[in-house]
Amino acid sequence: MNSLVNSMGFDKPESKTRVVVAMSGGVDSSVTAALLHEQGYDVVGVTLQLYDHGQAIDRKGACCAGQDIYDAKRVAEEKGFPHYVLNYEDNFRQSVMDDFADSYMQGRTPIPCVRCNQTVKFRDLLKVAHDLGADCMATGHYIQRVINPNTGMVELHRAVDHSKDQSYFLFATTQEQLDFLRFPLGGWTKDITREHAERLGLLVCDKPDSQDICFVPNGDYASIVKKMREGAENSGNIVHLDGRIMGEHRGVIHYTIGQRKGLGIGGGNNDDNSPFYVVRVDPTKNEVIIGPKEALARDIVTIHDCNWLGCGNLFRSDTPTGGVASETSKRIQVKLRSVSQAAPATLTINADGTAIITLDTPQYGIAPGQAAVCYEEERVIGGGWITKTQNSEIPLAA
RNA sequence: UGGGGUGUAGCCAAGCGGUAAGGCAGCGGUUUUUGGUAUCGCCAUGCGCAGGUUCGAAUCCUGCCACCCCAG
Repeated sequence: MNSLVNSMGFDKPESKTRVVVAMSGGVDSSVTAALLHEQGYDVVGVTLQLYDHGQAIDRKGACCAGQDIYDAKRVAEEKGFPHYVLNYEDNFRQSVMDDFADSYMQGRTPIPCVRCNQTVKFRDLLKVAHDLGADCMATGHYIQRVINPNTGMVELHRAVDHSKDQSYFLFATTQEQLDFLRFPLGGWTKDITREHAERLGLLVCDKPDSQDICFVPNGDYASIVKKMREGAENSGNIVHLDGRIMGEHRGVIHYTIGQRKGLGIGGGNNDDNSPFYVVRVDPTKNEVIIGPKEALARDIVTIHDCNWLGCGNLFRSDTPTGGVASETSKRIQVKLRSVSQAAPATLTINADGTAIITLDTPQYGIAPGQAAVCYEEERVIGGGWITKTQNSEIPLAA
């Protein structure tokens, strides 16, 4: 190890190392920026204005609008490093909000946070960082960038604090982006971050953790989709798998696979009064299909738009002559939702860029539009967007 | 109109003389940088209505009402 290499991995003094920090106005990114500045780096804070000021001004725990932009700016001013606010409203609307609305209209369940990381933050903001002459860009994400001592390759690993780990939201980070990114908080717990926020005297140290979708007030995502898309609340039938019409829904955007609450269907509709769950959403027929919990069990998941971190070649044993990638399988752990244990599975990457994940044991409520993120122990090896789920026991079921 | 059956929360439903189970739905909290799941809590001074018997009635008796089924 070269003793001259600084904590960002550069063979030069901190003061000569320019780090652009993506600042949301929250505790984590504020600590990241202030800490790097304290360590002597040439810190430049950048905050993106992502959506309308007015509607978000009183929201606590949001990011990137109104008060949060002001908070980020004040942290930078107090610490004495430059800070820029970039208006990305159009960009954000195109890359994140449109996809969000379209997904719900098509009966899928989007993850805007991943889209945002994938586009606005790690594609567009990263370019800005390059343009500003930065050596790297740092964020306040709880995730680790690890250099493999054997291969020398940069890897993405889960945060030390699994309860705060954000790897699920960052699976689409490319190898190229990862080379340029830094995540100083990945080895910490939230408590440590807050201690540093207090020690550094940051005014944001008591801000609550963000939750919910940042551009959706009060958790009412449907109201946003309704504003953005005609016919979002066209009512239709709630239909049981056996064909019975069980009720009326308020627009398919209100429902997601695996959902139990909000169906409004009372007792007496089956033998044991067990609850109903959304099994499928059919936007063309404008129907929400429901059934018992068992009908949700799925163990085969198809994903597309995959991103594989540095180990795509591990699966591709290209034939010496044809050069066509053949299918090979690999044991992995997979997360099909942000809050859940990674489950054992087998991953098969296809030549066409899709992949199949076969779970050892079925899971309930896997929804198209969500992400499947694959791990090898602590390492994030990538993932993709869920397009289709099946049950190997019932091959013909949708 | 005869004969039979049933009336307990928004829905399904237990209870069979001792002071109203459970489930579904709903509402609220927890969890959570997506949605959902999960989990915890709340949810009938009252059992179709009116009398009666009893120390005590959703439970027994009487009358009335409503709905369902079978006859016509």
